[in-house]
Amino acid sequence: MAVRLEIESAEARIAARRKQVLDAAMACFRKHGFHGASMSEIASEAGMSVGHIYRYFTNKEAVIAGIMRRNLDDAQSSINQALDQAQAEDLRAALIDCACASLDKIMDPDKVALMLEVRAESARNAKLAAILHQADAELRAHLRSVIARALDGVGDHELDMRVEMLILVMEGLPLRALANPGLTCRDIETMVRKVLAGVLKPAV
Amino acid sequence: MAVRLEIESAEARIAARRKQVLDAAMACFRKHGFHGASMSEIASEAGMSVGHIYRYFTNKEAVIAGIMRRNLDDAQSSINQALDQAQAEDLRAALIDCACASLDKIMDPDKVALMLEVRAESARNAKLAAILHQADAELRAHLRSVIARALDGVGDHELDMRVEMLILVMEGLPLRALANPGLTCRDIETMVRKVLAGVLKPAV
Amino acid sequence: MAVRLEIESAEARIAARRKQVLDAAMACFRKHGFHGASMSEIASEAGMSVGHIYRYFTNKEAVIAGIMRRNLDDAQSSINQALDQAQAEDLRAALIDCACASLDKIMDPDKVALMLEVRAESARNAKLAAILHQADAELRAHLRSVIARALDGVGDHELDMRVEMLILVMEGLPLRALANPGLTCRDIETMVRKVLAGVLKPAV
Amino acid sequence: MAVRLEIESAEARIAARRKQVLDAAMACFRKHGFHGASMSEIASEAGMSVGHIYRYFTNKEAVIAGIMRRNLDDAQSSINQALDQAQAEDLRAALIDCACASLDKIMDPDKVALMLEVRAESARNAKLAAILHQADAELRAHLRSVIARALDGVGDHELDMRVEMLILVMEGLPLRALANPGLTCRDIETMVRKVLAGVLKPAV
DNA sequence: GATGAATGAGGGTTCATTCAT
DNA sequence: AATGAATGAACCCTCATTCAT
Repeated sequence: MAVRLEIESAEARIAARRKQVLDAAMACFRKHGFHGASMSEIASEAGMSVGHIYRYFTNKEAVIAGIMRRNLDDAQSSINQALDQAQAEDLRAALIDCACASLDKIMDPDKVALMLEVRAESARNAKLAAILHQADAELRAHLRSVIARALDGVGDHELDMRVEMLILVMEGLPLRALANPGLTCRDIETMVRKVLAGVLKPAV
Repeated sequence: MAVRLEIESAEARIAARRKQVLDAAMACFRKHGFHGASMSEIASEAGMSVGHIYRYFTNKEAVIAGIMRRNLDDAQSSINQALDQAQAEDLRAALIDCACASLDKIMDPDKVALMLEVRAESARNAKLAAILHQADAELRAHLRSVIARALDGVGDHELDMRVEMLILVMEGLPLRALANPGLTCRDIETMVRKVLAGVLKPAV
Repeated sequence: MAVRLEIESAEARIAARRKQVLDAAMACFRKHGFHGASMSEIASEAGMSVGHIYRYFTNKEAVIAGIMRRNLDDAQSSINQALDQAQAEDLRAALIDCACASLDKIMDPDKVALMLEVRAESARNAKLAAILHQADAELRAHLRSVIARALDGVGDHELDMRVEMLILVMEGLPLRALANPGLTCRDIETMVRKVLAGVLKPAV
Repeated sequence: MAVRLEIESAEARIAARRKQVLDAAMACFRKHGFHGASMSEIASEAGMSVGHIYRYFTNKEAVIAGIMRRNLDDAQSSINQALDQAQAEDLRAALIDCACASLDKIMDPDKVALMLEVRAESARNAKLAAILHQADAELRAHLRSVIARALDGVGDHELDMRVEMLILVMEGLPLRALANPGLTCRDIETMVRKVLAGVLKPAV
């Protein structure tokens, strides 16, 4: 039992250290991008020595991968959380409200920068692409299961398409906000509401 | 006249050299990103010496900016071209067809990678952001003028929103294709047709 | 106490490294000048890697500044030392003797080369000029306080002028030795003695 | 005869071109030093192409050497000119006045920078040192012949020493002005007058 | 005579990574 | 476990020099 506890605490310590590094890396990557942030910058932000990071991550690339996974997981879990709160009665309206409520989080410029970094990197790095694919698949699956309840009688493939459209809009918005600084929050919310109304429209 | 010709050919040579560099840079940036690609890599891809690039571009940043502008201009002009071909009669259907026709171009993985790079970099570099903003504004203006014909009686602001939605979808698609490799071309076209039908729906 | 010792030894190590770099830089600068000497040359002379120098100096300019300050400090302290040894009785003769005794040091071709480098660089670099100005001010102040004792009743401004004259001669000599290789040590000493006799002549 | 003229005009053209380059180089060297000024900068200042400079100077070093020689010659000739104007009656006073009159020229910061550059470079480069030595020898010879008239009955060696002292002061002054920005023009002139009075004092 | 396009070695500097402590 | 000194390859960029025109 003692051994078990030690092992557990050792694992917990490792996990804590990894989290410490990832937190610091996220902050640095947001500020300067994957390539702009240096390992020593991350180390100093994490309050540990440069060399020590290499105990927990083989590479800078591994740190990036770690960030990517966590970033995607965070997005997913925050979506999940929001979705699960949506009450059954008038599920459609609840889903739209929850999408709008999460807009602030989604459009946070820091997060957008990191999201783009992640995508750009994935377009070039197969390992990172795999992570992205998996996280995206999980997100789609969950979204699908939630939406399915609101879209009784909609076919499987059609359901997939609706999910795609929903994600497309939520992911495309930050791109638009970046390219068109004149876009106001009100405009964005209006757009979201309109599109989602279409996406969540029951089968005819 | 001889002088005139010489000047013209000199300018043409400069333009040719710049294009030579930009072509090489584009290839390198696609493969390794803005920061991953080195000037010497670009030089060797362009078939010229490192130092010589600096005759035509003050900076690596200037090369990036050049790529960005050209990339955005290309996108814009290919859109413009497609739009202008859309015939007046049943303009809506023509616009949708033309959007679908340009899907191949838009989804080209190389272009997507570069587009993401552009966006990611713009999120951190004000100079590049300015280029993006201007190109986007021009695109919106043109799109607006074309769509306006198909949407008689739609208010100004509503028109802006429709344009935004249209671009959002066309820009969001590559993101989705990157994240969800299971998405088929047919699916994508179906989605585009459905959303654009909504976006181009006449005012009630 | 252990901590204290560690800190002390850490600081000592840093100081030792800085000295190591400065020694190497001095040798290189003497041979090739501030601009002719490369960081990698300095690194290899110092027996360390290029990158490591940057742990102790932010810049090549910082290395130059370090050399400058040390060079000026050395000159000053060796002057101070000599001056302070001059006994009170017949202070004038003692001062002149001490000036002559330091001639060897002053005329060392290596030091002359470095001194000229320092001056030439200061003529164009405000930061380095500031270092030069401060070191020179300190030197003048000290010289003044010493000479004052030998020149009772000489007015303040006149005292300043005498100090200026004294330094002018001591600094001008190496220039002359450089331009006129026929100048012998004896000649130089004769000149120094004659001029200083004039400079240290009591007020009438 | 025609051939002779052509040759002469060819030589004149070459000389003119060389002067054109040297003028430009002087301006650039003053501004940025020998190493800071680039050949293309010099070329553009000279209003000719980079490659063309190499028709008249084998090297950048050759340009530097050319500048050095001309710089020294200029100094010398301006001194000579001033000296020769000094009238016979009360030659001493005339010499002192003429030294003071040339102070402005001597202390011109641009010239000082170049002079120091020349000296620093000479301390490292034997070829340049040789130029310096010869120019200095000529200067001393001329100065000697002029001063000799004012110092009847002064021994040969003593005459040399006086010349040395005179040059030392005139060359040391700019160094002092550089190191001590508080030094006023009046102070400098006072110093010059006092020292030269001593240097030109007749033999006892 | 004159140009300036072209080269490529070398400049200062940064940074991921290692390893002795 | 933890440090941070140390490395050196690679970065972006400059510039003396050459040569086809």
